[in-house]
Amino acid sequence: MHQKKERSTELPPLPDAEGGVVMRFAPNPSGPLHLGHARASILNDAYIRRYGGKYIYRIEDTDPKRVDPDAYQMVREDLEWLGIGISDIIYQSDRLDIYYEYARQLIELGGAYVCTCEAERFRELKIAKKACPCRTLTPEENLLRFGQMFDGTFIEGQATVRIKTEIDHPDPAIRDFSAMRIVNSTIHPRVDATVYPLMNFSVAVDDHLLGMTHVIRGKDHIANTRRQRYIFDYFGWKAPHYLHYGRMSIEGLVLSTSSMHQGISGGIYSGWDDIRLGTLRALARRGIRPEAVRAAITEIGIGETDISFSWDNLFAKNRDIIDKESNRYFFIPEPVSLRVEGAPDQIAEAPRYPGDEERGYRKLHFTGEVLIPASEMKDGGMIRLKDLFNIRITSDRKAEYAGDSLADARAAKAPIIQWLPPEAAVPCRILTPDGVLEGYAEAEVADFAGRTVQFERVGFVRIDSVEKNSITAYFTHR
RNA sequence: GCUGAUAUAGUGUAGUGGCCAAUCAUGUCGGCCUUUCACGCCGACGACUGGGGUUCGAAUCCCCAUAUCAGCACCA
Repeated sequence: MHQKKERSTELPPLPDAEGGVVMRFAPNPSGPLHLGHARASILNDAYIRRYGGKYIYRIEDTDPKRVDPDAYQMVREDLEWLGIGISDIIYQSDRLDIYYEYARQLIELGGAYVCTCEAERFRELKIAKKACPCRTLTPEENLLRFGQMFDGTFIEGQATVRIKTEIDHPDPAIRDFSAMRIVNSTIHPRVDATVYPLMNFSVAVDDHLLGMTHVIRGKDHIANTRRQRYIFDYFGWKAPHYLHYGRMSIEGLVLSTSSMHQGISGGIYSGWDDIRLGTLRALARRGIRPEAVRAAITEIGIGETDISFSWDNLFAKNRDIIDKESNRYFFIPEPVSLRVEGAPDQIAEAPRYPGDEERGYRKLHFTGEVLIPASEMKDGGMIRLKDLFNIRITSDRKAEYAGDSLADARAAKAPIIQWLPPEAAVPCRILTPDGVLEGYAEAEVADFAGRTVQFERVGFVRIDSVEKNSITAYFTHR
Protein backbone atom coordinates (compact mmCIF):
# COMPACT_ATOMS: atom_id res chain seq x y z
CA MET A 1 0.00 0.00 0.00
CA HIS A 2 1.82 3.05 1.17
CA GLN A 3 5.42 2.03 1.41
CA LYS A 4 7.48 3.39 4.25
CA LYS A 5 9.08 6.66 3.35
CA GLU A 6 12.22 6.18 1.35
CA ARG A 7 15.15 6.36 3.69
CA SER A 8 17.29 9.28 2.71
CA THR A 9 20.90 8.31 2.50
CA GLU A 10 21.57 11.59 0.83
CA LEU A 11 22.54 14.93 2.14
CA PRO A 12 19.72 17.46 2.36
CA PRO A 13 19.22 19.58 -0.74
CA LEU A 14 20.83 22.99 -1.06
CA PRO A 15 18.78 26.09 -1.82
CA ASP A 16 19.18 27.66 -5.28
CA ALA A 17 21.53 24.94 -6.38
CA GLU A 18 19.77 23.38 -9.32
CA GLY A 19 21.69 25.38 -11.90
CA GLY A 20 25.04 24.37 -10.45
CA VAL A 21 27.12 25.62 -7.58
CA VAL A 22 30.48 27.19 -6.87
CA MET A 23 31.97 26.14 -3.60
CA ARG A 24 35.32 26.09 -1.92
CA PHE A 25 37.62 24.31 0.41
CA ALA A 26 39.74 26.91 2.14
CA PRO A 27 42.20 25.65 4.72
CA ASN A 28 45.03 27.45 6.37
CA PRO A 29 48.25 25.73 5.28
CA SER A 30 49.58 24.98 8.74
CA GLY A 31 49.84 21.24 8.36
CA PRO A 32 48.40 18.25 6.55
CA LEU A 33 44.69 17.58 6.49
CA HIS A 34 42.96 15.78 9.32
CA LEU A 35 39.51 14.33 9.85
CA GLY A 36 38.08 17.76 10.55
CA HIS A 37 39.25 19.01 7.17
CA ALA A 38 37.93 15.84 5.62
CA ARG A 39 34.46 16.79 6.72
CA ALA A 40 34.66 20.25 5.16
CA SER A 41 36.19 19.05 1.92
CA ILE A 42 33.98 16.00 1.45
CA LEU A 43 30.72 17.76 2.21
CA ASN A 44 31.47 20.46 -0.32
CA ASP A 45 32.66 17.88 -2.80
CA ALA A 46 29.49 15.84 -2.39
CA TYR A 47 27.31 18.81 -3.29
CA ILE A 48 29.40 19.79 -6.27
CA ARG A 49 29.17 16.24 -7.58
CA ARG A 50 25.45 16.39 -7.09
CA TYR A 51 24.66 19.76 -8.62
CA GLY A 52 27.63 20.28 -10.88
CA GLY A 53 29.78 23.38 -10.79
CA LYS A 54 33.18 24.45 -9.61
CA TYR A 55 35.21 23.43 -6.63
CA ILE A 56 37.80 26.00 -5.70
CA TYR A 57 40.65 25.04 -3.46
CA ARG A 58 41.67 28.31 -1.85
CA ILE A 59 44.76 28.40 0.28
CA GLU A 60 44.29 30.90 3.08
CA ASP A 61 47.88 31.77 3.75
CA THR A 62 47.42 35.34 4.90
CA ASP A 63 48.96 34.82 8.30
CA PRO A 64 52.69 34.35 7.78
CA LYS A 65 53.01 33.20 11.36
CA ARG A 66 50.81 30.25 10.72
CA VAL A 67 52.13 29.03 7.41
CA ASP A 68 54.04 25.78 7.29
CA PRO A 69 55.75 25.75 3.88
CA ASP A 70 55.51 21.96 3.74
CA ALA A 71 51.77 22.16 4.14
CA TYR A 72 51.16 23.44 0.61
CA GLN A 73 52.31 20.15 -0.83
CA MET A 74 50.91 17.95 1.92
CA VAL A 75 47.42 19.35 1.58
CA ARG A 76 47.42 18.73 -2.15
CA GLU A 77 48.46 15.14 -1.61
CA ASP A 78 45.78 14.70 1.00
CA LEU A 79 43.08 16.09 -1.27
CA GLU A 80 44.20 13.79 -4.01
CA TRP A 81 44.08 10.83 -1.66
CA LEU A 82 40.57 11.77 -0.65
CA GLY A 83 39.56 12.02 -4.27
CA ILE A 84 38.35 15.58 -4.07
CA GLY A 85 37.61 17.00 -7.50
CA ILE A 86 39.27 20.39 -7.51
CA SER A 87 38.64 22.71 -10.45
CA ASP A 88 40.73 25.74 -9.46
CA ILE A 89 43.52 26.48 -7.05
CA ILE A 90 43.84 29.95 -5.55
CA TYR A 91 46.59 31.22 -3.30
CA GLN A 92 45.48 34.17 -1.25
CA SER A 93 49.06 35.26 -0.89
CA ASP A 94 49.03 35.92 -4.65
CA ARG A 95 46.11 38.27 -4.23
CA LEU A 96 47.31 40.78 -1.67
CA ASP A 97 47.07 43.67 -4.14
CA ILE A 98 43.44 42.85 -4.69
CA TYR A 99 42.72 43.03 -0.98
CA TYR A 100 44.63 46.30 -0.67
CA GLU A 101 42.56 47.80 -3.44
CA TYR A 102 39.25 46.78 -1.93
CA ALA A 103 40.36 47.97 1.48
CA ARG A 104 41.18 51.34 -0.03
CA GLN A 105 37.77 51.49 -1.65
CA LEU A 106 36.05 50.57 1.56
CA ILE A 107 37.89 53.33 3.37
CA GLU A 108 36.80 55.79 0.71
CA LEU A 109 33.24 54.60 1.16
CA GLY A 110 33.52 55.32 4.85
CA GLY A 111 32.99 51.67 5.67
CA ALA A 112 36.37 51.20 7.25
CA TYR A 113 38.93 53.17 9.19
CA VAL A 114 42.50 52.81 10.32
CA CYS A 115 42.67 52.34 14.05
CA THR A 116 45.88 53.05 15.93
CA CYS A 117 44.61 52.19 19.37
CA GLU A 118 46.28 49.46 21.31
CA ALA A 119 44.44 46.19 21.03
CA GLU A 120 43.81 46.07 24.75
CA ARG A 121 42.48 49.62 24.81
CA PHE A 122 40.15 48.96 21.92
CA ARG A 123 38.84 45.87 23.59
CA GLU A 124 37.84 47.84 26.68
CA LEU A 125 36.08 50.44 24.58
CA LYS A 126 34.34 47.76 22.59
CA ILE A 127 32.99 46.04 25.67
CA ALA A 128 31.73 49.42 26.89
CA LYS A 129 30.14 50.00 23.47
CA LYS A 130 32.25 53.10 23.00
CA ALA A 131 33.85 54.23 19.78
CA CYS A 132 37.56 54.86 19.68
CA PRO A 133 38.90 58.25 18.51
CA CYS A 134 39.99 56.86 15.15
CA ARG A 135 36.45 56.03 14.22
CA THR A 136 35.54 59.63 13.44
CA LEU A 137 38.46 60.31 11.13
CA THR A 138 37.59 61.36 7.58
CA PRO A 139 38.17 59.02 4.66
CA GLU A 140 41.06 61.28 3.58
CA GLU A 141 42.78 60.96 6.93
CA ASN A 142 42.19 57.23 6.91
CA LEU A 143 43.62 56.91 3.42
CA LEU A 144 46.72 58.73 4.60
CA ARG A 145 47.04 56.36 7.54
CA PHE A 146 46.42 53.40 5.28
CA GLY A 147 49.39 54.49 3.18
CA GLN A 148 51.46 54.78 6.30
CA MET A 149 50.77 51.15 7.11
CA PHE A 150 52.78 50.31 4.02
CA ASP A 151 55.61 52.84 4.19
CA GLY A 152 56.94 51.91 7.58
CA THR A 153 55.44 54.79 9.53
CA PHE A 154 53.49 52.19 11.43
CA ILE A 155 54.89 48.83 12.35
CA GLU A 156 53.33 45.64 13.56
CA GLY A 157 50.70 46.24 16.21
CA GLN A 158 50.46 49.97 15.67
CA ALA A 159 47.64 50.16 13.14
CA THR A 160 44.80 48.03 11.94
CA VAL A 161 42.00 48.55 9.45
CA ARG A 162 38.61 48.12 11.06
CA ILE A 163 35.25 47.59 9.45
CA LYS A 164 32.59 49.93 10.76
CA THR A 165 29.67 47.99 12.16
CA GLU A 166 27.50 49.24 14.99
CA ILE A 167 29.71 50.05 17.93
CA ASP A 168 26.78 49.12 20.17
CA HIS A 169 25.90 45.96 18.31
CA PRO A 170 24.34 43.53 20.80
CA ASP A 171 26.91 40.89 19.90
CA PRO A 172 30.32 42.09 21.06
CA ALA A 173 31.92 39.75 18.55
CA ILE A 174 30.68 41.92 15.72
CA ARG A 175 31.65 45.40 16.85
CA ASP A 176 34.18 47.03 14.50
CA PHE A 177 36.21 43.95 13.72
CA SER A 178 39.65 44.08 12.13
CA ALA A 179 40.20 43.63 8.44
CA MET A 180 43.86 44.34 7.77
CA ARG A 181 47.00 44.36 9.85
CA ILE A 182 50.76 44.72 9.70
CA VAL A 183 53.10 41.77 10.17
CA ASN A 184 56.77 42.57 9.78
CA SER A 185 58.24 40.27 12.37
CA THR A 186 57.71 37.17 10.26
CA ILE A 187 58.59 36.66 6.62
CA HIS A 188 56.04 34.99 4.42
CA PRO A 189 57.41 31.97 2.56
CA ARG A 190 55.77 32.99 -0.71
CA VAL A 191 55.50 36.76 -0.88
CA ASP A 192 57.28 39.89 0.20
CA ALA A 193 54.72 41.83 2.21
CA THR A 194 54.12 43.46 5.54
CA VAL A 195 50.41 44.26 5.32
CA TYR A 196 47.99 41.34 5.37
CA PRO A 197 44.24 41.05 5.28
CA LEU A 198 42.55 39.28 8.13
CA MET A 199 40.43 36.31 7.32
CA ASN A 200 37.08 38.06 7.33
CA PHE A 201 38.18 40.56 4.76
CA SER A 202 40.00 38.34 2.31
CA VAL A 203 37.34 35.69 2.57
CA ALA A 204 34.52 38.12 1.82
CA VAL A 205 36.36 39.67 -1.10
CA ASP A 206 37.31 36.32 -2.56
CA ASP A 207 33.95 34.69 -2.02
CA HIS A 208 32.48 37.50 -4.07
CA LEU A 209 35.16 37.69 -6.73
CA LEU A 210 35.24 33.96 -7.23
CA GLY A 211 31.48 33.76 -7.45
CA MET A 212 30.80 31.50 -4.50
CA THR A 213 27.17 30.38 -4.37
CA HIS A 214 27.27 28.30 -1.21
CA VAL A 215 29.60 28.15 1.73
CA ILE A 216 29.62 25.17 4.05
CA ARG A 217 31.80 25.53 7.12
CA GLY A 218 31.88 24.80 10.80
CA LYS A 219 29.72 26.67 13.23
CA ASP A 220 32.76 28.30 14.71
CA HIS A 221 32.37 30.59 11.71
CA ILE A 222 28.86 31.76 12.51
CA ALA A 223 30.13 35.05 13.91
CA ASN A 224 32.43 35.40 10.90
CA THR A 225 29.50 34.97 8.58
CA ARG A 226 27.79 37.89 10.23
CA ARG A 227 30.94 39.97 10.04
CA GLN A 228 31.49 39.17 6.42
CA ARG A 229 27.98 40.30 5.60
CA TYR A 230 28.98 43.83 6.48
CA ILE A 231 31.57 43.76 3.74
CA PHE A 232 29.10 42.34 1.24
CA ASP A 233 26.62 45.03 2.20
CA TYR A 234 29.07 47.91 1.91
CA PHE A 235 29.98 46.88 -1.60
CA GLY A 236 26.44 45.94 -2.52
CA TRP A 237 27.41 42.38 -3.29
CA LYS A 238 25.10 39.41 -3.12
CA ALA A 239 26.21 37.03 -0.40
CA PRO A 240 26.37 33.27 -0.87
CA HIS A 241 24.20 30.85 1.09
CA TYR A 242 25.91 29.82 4.29
CA LEU A 243 25.57 26.53 6.13
CA HIS A 244 27.28 25.76 9.39
CA TYR A 245 27.77 22.28 10.67
CA GLY A 246 28.42 21.43 14.29
CA ARG A 247 31.62 20.80 16.10
CA MET A 248 33.14 17.38 15.66
CA SER A 249 35.31 15.80 18.32
CA ILE A 250 37.02 12.51 17.84
CA GLU A 251 37.16 9.78 20.42
CA GLY A 252 40.40 9.95 22.31
CA LEU A 253 42.16 12.24 19.91
CA VAL A 254 43.54 15.71 19.62
CA LEU A 255 42.84 17.25 16.26
CA SER A 256 44.50 20.60 16.61
CA THR A 257 47.26 21.08 14.11
CA SER A 258 49.34 23.07 16.54
CA SER A 259 49.28 20.43 19.25
CA MET A 260 50.16 17.76 16.71
CA HIS A 261 53.02 19.99 15.59
CA GLN A 262 54.24 20.23 19.15
CA GLY A 263 54.00 16.49 19.67
CA ILE A 264 56.04 15.86 16.57
CA SER A 265 58.80 18.30 17.37
CA GLY A 266 58.78 17.08 20.95
CA GLY A 267 59.37 13.52 19.78
CA ILE A 268 56.07 12.18 21.11
CA TYR A 269 54.87 11.39 17.63
CA SER A 270 57.00 9.96 14.86
CA GLY A 271 55.61 12.37 12.27
CA TRP A 272 52.41 13.58 10.67
CA ASP A 273 51.49 10.01 9.84
CA ASP A 274 51.96 8.66 13.35
CA ILE A 275 49.06 6.23 13.70
CA ARG A 276 47.89 7.84 16.88
CA LEU A 277 47.05 11.03 15.01
CA GLY A 278 43.87 11.91 13.19
CA THR A 279 45.59 13.09 10.04
CA LEU A 280 44.51 11.60 6.76
CA ARG A 281 48.00 10.37 6.12
CA ALA A 282 47.95 8.51 9.41
CA LEU A 283 44.66 6.90 8.46
CA ALA A 284 46.02 5.99 5.06
CA ARG A 285 49.05 4.40 6.61
CA ARG A 286 46.85 2.31 8.84
CA GLY A 287 44.94 1.00 5.87
CA ILE A 288 41.84 3.16 6.11
CA ARG A 289 40.47 3.80 2.65
CA PRO A 290 39.37 7.20 1.46
CA GLU A 291 36.03 5.77 0.39
CA ALA A 292 35.43 4.73 3.98
CA VAL A 293 36.21 8.21 5.22
CA ARG A 294 33.90 9.65 2.63
CA ALA A 295 31.10 7.29 3.58
CA ALA A 296 31.47 7.99 7.27
CA ILE A 297 31.55 11.74 6.73
CA THR A 298 28.61 11.78 4.37
CA GLU A 299 26.57 9.80 6.85
CA ILE A 300 27.33 12.35 9.54
CA GLY A 301 26.09 15.07 7.23
CA ILE A 302 25.80 18.77 7.91
CA GLY A 303 23.88 18.76 11.15
CA GLU A 304 24.42 21.66 13.50
CA THR A 305 24.61 19.36 16.47
CA ASP A 306 27.98 18.77 18.02
CA ILE A 307 29.01 15.22 17.48
CA SER A 308 31.73 12.87 18.48
CA PHE A 309 33.16 10.94 15.60
CA SER A 310 33.30 7.25 16.33
CA TRP A 311 36.11 5.01 15.16
CA ASP A 312 33.74 2.07 15.22
CA ASN A 313 31.57 3.62 12.58
CA LEU A 314 34.55 4.43 10.38
CA PHE A 315 36.05 0.99 10.87
CA ALA A 316 32.79 -0.66 9.89
CA LYS A 317 32.75 1.26 6.62
CA ASN A 318 36.35 0.39 6.02
CA ARG A 319 35.81 -3.28 6.80
CA ASP A 320 33.10 -3.35 4.17
CA ILE A 321 35.68 -2.33 1.62
CA ILE A 322 38.80 -4.16 2.65
CA ASP A 323 37.38 -7.46 3.83
CA LYS A 324 36.82 -8.73 0.31
CA GLU A 325 40.16 -7.47 -0.91
CA SER A 326 42.32 -8.71 1.89
CA ASN A 327 43.84 -12.16 1.74
CA ARG A 328 44.02 -14.14 4.91
CA TYR A 329 47.33 -15.08 6.48
CA PHE A 330 48.72 -16.37 9.71
CA PHE A 331 50.53 -14.11 12.08
CA ILE A 332 51.86 -15.47 15.35
CA PRO A 333 52.15 -12.82 18.04
CA GLU A 334 54.57 -13.57 20.85
CA PRO A 335 55.44 -16.93 19.36
CA VAL A 336 56.49 -20.02 21.25
CA SER A 337 57.76 -23.08 19.44
CA LEU A 338 56.28 -26.49 20.03
CA ARG A 339 57.56 -29.91 19.09
CA VAL A 340 54.64 -32.02 18.01
CA GLU A 341 55.23 -35.69 18.76
CA GLY A 342 53.82 -38.44 16.65
CA ALA A 343 52.56 -36.35 13.80
CA PRO A 344 53.22 -37.20 10.18
CA ASP A 345 54.94 -34.61 8.00
CA GLN A 346 52.44 -32.96 5.74
CA ILE A 347 51.55 -29.89 3.76
CA ALA A 348 48.61 -27.84 4.97
CA GLU A 349 46.59 -25.92 2.44
CA ALA A 350 44.87 -22.84 3.72
CA PRO A 351 42.63 -20.72 1.53
CA ARG A 352 43.82 -17.21 0.74
CA TYR A 353 40.21 -16.18 1.03
CA PRO A 354 37.56 -18.54 2.35
CA GLY A 355 34.96 -19.21 -0.30
CA ASP A 356 36.99 -17.85 -3.19
CA GLU A 357 38.70 -20.76 -4.92
CA GLU A 358 40.18 -18.44 -7.51
CA ARG A 359 42.62 -17.00 -5.05
CA GLY A 360 44.05 -20.40 -4.32
CA TYR A 361 45.77 -21.77 -1.27
CA ARG A 362 48.84 -21.09 0.82
CA LYS A 363 50.94 -24.16 1.43
CA LEU A 364 52.47 -24.62 4.85
CA HIS A 365 54.86 -27.51 5.27
CA PHE A 366 54.71 -29.17 8.67
CA THR A 367 57.84 -31.13 9.62
CA GLY A 368 57.52 -31.59 13.34
CA GLU A 369 57.73 -28.16 14.85
CA VAL A 370 55.29 -25.23 14.96
CA LEU A 371 55.10 -21.71 16.24
CA ILE A 372 51.91 -20.77 18.05
CA PRO A 373 50.88 -17.69 20.03
CA ALA A 374 52.02 -17.81 23.62
CA SER A 375 48.51 -16.97 24.72
CA GLU A 376 47.34 -20.36 23.44
CA MET A 377 49.81 -22.33 25.55
CA LYS A 378 47.41 -24.00 27.92
CA ASP A 379 47.99 -27.46 29.20
CA GLY A 380 45.65 -30.29 28.61
CA GLY A 381 42.90 -29.19 26.29
CA MET A 382 42.75 -29.99 22.64
CA ILE A 383 43.80 -27.38 20.13
CA ARG A 384 43.30 -27.51 16.41
CA LEU A 385 45.99 -26.07 14.24
CA LYS A 386 43.93 -24.52 11.52
CA ASP A 387 43.96 -26.44 8.24
CA LEU A 388 46.32 -29.00 9.75
CA PHE A 389 45.38 -31.31 12.62
CA ASN A 390 44.65 -31.50 16.32
CA ILE A 391 47.19 -31.46 19.09
CA ARG A 392 47.27 -31.63 22.83
CA ILE A 393 49.88 -29.71 24.74
CA THR A 394 51.81 -31.98 27.06
CA SER A 395 54.57 -29.85 28.50
CA ASP A 396 56.44 -26.64 28.14
CA ARG A 397 57.61 -27.02 24.59
CA LYS A 398 55.91 -30.19 23.56
CA ALA A 399 52.61 -31.37 22.24
CA GLU A 400 51.23 -34.64 20.99
CA TYR A 401 49.39 -35.37 17.83
CA ALA A 402 45.68 -35.79 18.49
CA GLY A 403 44.25 -36.80 15.16
CA ASP A 404 43.12 -35.17 11.98
CA SER A 405 39.45 -35.10 12.68
CA LEU A 406 37.84 -31.70 12.54
CA ALA A 407 34.74 -33.23 14.03
CA ASP A 408 36.71 -34.28 17.10
CA ALA A 409 38.04 -30.81 17.50
CA ARG A 410 34.56 -29.39 17.24
CA ALA A 411 33.24 -31.88 19.73
CA ALA A 412 36.00 -30.99 22.14
CA LYS A 413 35.29 -27.32 21.56
CA ALA A 414 38.94 -26.97 20.72
CA PRO A 415 40.08 -23.51 19.70
CA ILE A 416 41.16 -23.40 16.07
CA ILE A 417 44.32 -21.37 16.00
CA GLN A 418 46.90 -20.05 13.60
CA TRP A 419 50.37 -21.61 13.47
CA LEU A 420 53.48 -21.54 11.35
CA PRO A 421 56.37 -23.83 10.52
CA PRO A 422 59.47 -22.05 11.88
CA GLU A 423 61.21 -22.31 8.50
CA ALA A 424 58.39 -20.46 6.76
CA ALA A 425 58.05 -17.69 9.31
CA VAL A 426 59.26 -14.17 8.65
CA PRO A 427 59.75 -11.75 11.52
CA CYS A 428 56.95 -9.24 11.49
CA ARG A 429 55.92 -6.44 13.76
CA ILE A 430 52.57 -4.77 13.89
CA LEU A 431 52.37 -1.18 15.00
CA THR A 432 49.16 -0.49 16.83
CA PRO A 433 48.02 2.71 18.50
CA ASP A 434 48.74 0.98 21.80
CA GLY A 435 52.19 -0.32 21.01
CA VAL A 436 54.05 -2.89 18.99
CA LEU A 437 53.14 -6.53 18.48
CA GLU A 438 56.15 -8.67 17.65
CA GLY A 439 55.80 -12.00 15.95
CA TYR A 440 56.07 -13.98 12.75
CA ALA A 441 54.06 -13.93 9.59
CA GLU A 442 53.83 -16.05 6.49
CA ALA A 443 56.45 -15.12 3.92
CA GLU A 444 53.87 -14.52 1.23
CA VAL A 445 52.71 -11.45 3.12
CA ALA A 446 55.77 -9.68 1.77
CA ASP A 447 54.08 -9.53 -1.63
CA PHE A 448 51.46 -7.17 -0.27
CA ALA A 449 53.45 -4.08 0.59
CA GLY A 450 51.15 -1.08 0.59
CA ARG A 451 48.05 -3.24 0.77
CA THR A 452 45.93 -4.71 3.50
CA VAL A 453 45.69 -8.34 4.52
CA GLN A 454 43.87 -9.99 7.35
CA PHE A 455 45.89 -11.81 9.93
CA GLU A 456 43.47 -14.47 11.03
CA ARG A 457 42.22 -14.05 14.58
CA VAL A 458 44.24 -10.84 14.90
CA GLY A 459 42.70 -8.33 12.54
CA PHE A 460 43.35 -6.34 9.42
CA VAL A 461 46.72 -4.76 8.87
CA ARG A 462 48.33 -2.73 6.16
CA ILE A 463 51.74 -4.00 5.11
CA ASP A 464 53.83 -0.89 5.40
CA SER A 465 57.31 -2.00 4.48
CA VAL A 466 59.20 -5.14 3.66
CA GLU A 467 62.89 -5.57 4.31
CA LYS A 468 65.12 -8.52 3.50
CA ASN A 469 64.13 -10.36 6.59
CA SER A 470 61.40 -8.46 8.31
CA ILE A 471 57.99 -7.01 7.68
CA THR A 472 56.42 -3.98 9.26
CA ALA A 473 52.65 -3.77 9.34
CA TYR A 474 50.22 -1.22 10.73
CA PHE A 475 47.16 -2.39 12.56
CA THR A 476 44.00 -1.26 10.80
CA HIS A 477 41.19 -2.65 12.94
CA ARG A 478 39.71 -6.01 13.81
C1' G B 1 29.03 38.75 31.31
C1' C B 2 27.19 39.53 26.21
C1' U B 3 25.69 37.18 21.38
C1' G B 4 24.22 32.96 18.80
C1' A B 5 23.26 27.79 17.94
C1' U B 6 21.89 22.85 19.21
C1' A B 7 19.34 18.92 22.19
C1' U B 8 16.21 11.27 19.03
C1' A B 9 19.27 4.50 21.69
C1' G B 10 26.70 3.76 23.78
C1' U B 11 27.98 6.25 18.79
C1' G B 12 26.22 8.39 14.08
C1' U B 13 21.65 9.21 11.59
C1' A B 14 16.02 9.33 9.64
C1' G B 15 11.89 11.88 11.02
C1' U B 16 9.41 19.17 9.42
C1' G B 17 1.48 17.97 13.20
C1' G B 18 -1.71 12.19 12.41
C1' C B 19 1.27 6.34 8.53
C1' C B 20 6.18 6.93 15.06
C1' A B 21 4.32 2.48 21.28
C1' A B 22 10.03 6.18 16.21
C1' U B 23 14.25 4.61 10.69
C1' C B 24 18.86 2.81 9.26
C1' A B 25 23.86 1.90 10.38
C1' U B 26 27.26 0.88 14.10
C1' G B 27 27.79 -1.40 18.92
C1' U B 28 26.66 -5.22 22.57
C1' C B 29 24.44 -10.01 23.47
C1' G B 30 22.40 -14.73 21.54
C1' G B 31 21.86 -18.15 17.38
C1' C B 32 23.06 -20.07 12.34
C1' C B 33 27.01 -20.62 8.77
C1' U B 34 32.23 -21.42 8.80
C1' U B 35 38.81 -25.45 9.74
C1' U B 36 39.62 -17.21 11.91
C1' C B 37 37.32 -14.08 17.53
C1' A B 38 36.67 -12.37 9.78
C1' C B 39 32.71 -12.16 6.11
C1' G B 40 27.48 -13.50 5.51
C1' C B 41 22.52 -14.59 7.61
C1' C B 42 18.69 -14.48 11.74
C1' G B 43 17.10 -12.49 16.39
C1' A B 44 17.37 -9.51 20.84
C1' C B 45 18.84 -4.97 23.56
C1' G B 46 18.70 0.16 23.41
C1' A B 47 16.41 6.91 22.46
C1' C B 48 12.43 11.59 21.36
C1' U B 49 16.69 16.50 27.93
C1' G B 50 12.70 18.36 31.62
C1' G B 51 8.28 21.27 32.41
C1' G B 52 4.39 24.08 30.60
C1' G B 53 1.33 25.44 26.52
C1' U B 54 -1.18 25.44 21.16
C1' U B 55 -4.06 21.42 18.83
C1' C B 56 -9.05 16.54 18.12
C1' G B 57 -3.77 14.98 17.71
C1' A B 58 3.44 16.91 18.92
C1' A B 59 9.71 13.84 18.47
C1' U B 60 7.82 17.49 15.07
C1' C B 61 4.91 24.38 16.52
C1' C B 62 5.43 28.18 20.92
C1' C B 63 7.40 29.46 25.88
C1' C B 64 10.45 28.53 30.11
C1' A B 65 14.22 25.67 32.38
C1' U B 66 18.49 22.70 32.01
C1' A B 67 22.74 20.99 29.42
C1' U B 68 26.27 21.32 25.67
C1' C B 69 28.88 23.99 21.94
C1' A B 70 30.60 28.30 19.41
C1' G B 71 32.06 33.55 19.04
C1' C B 72 33.43 38.11 21.73
C1' A B 73 41.95 38.08 18.50
C1' C B 74 45.68 43.13 14.70
C1' C B 75 44.38 33.32 13.88
C1' A B 76 41.81 30.65 10.21
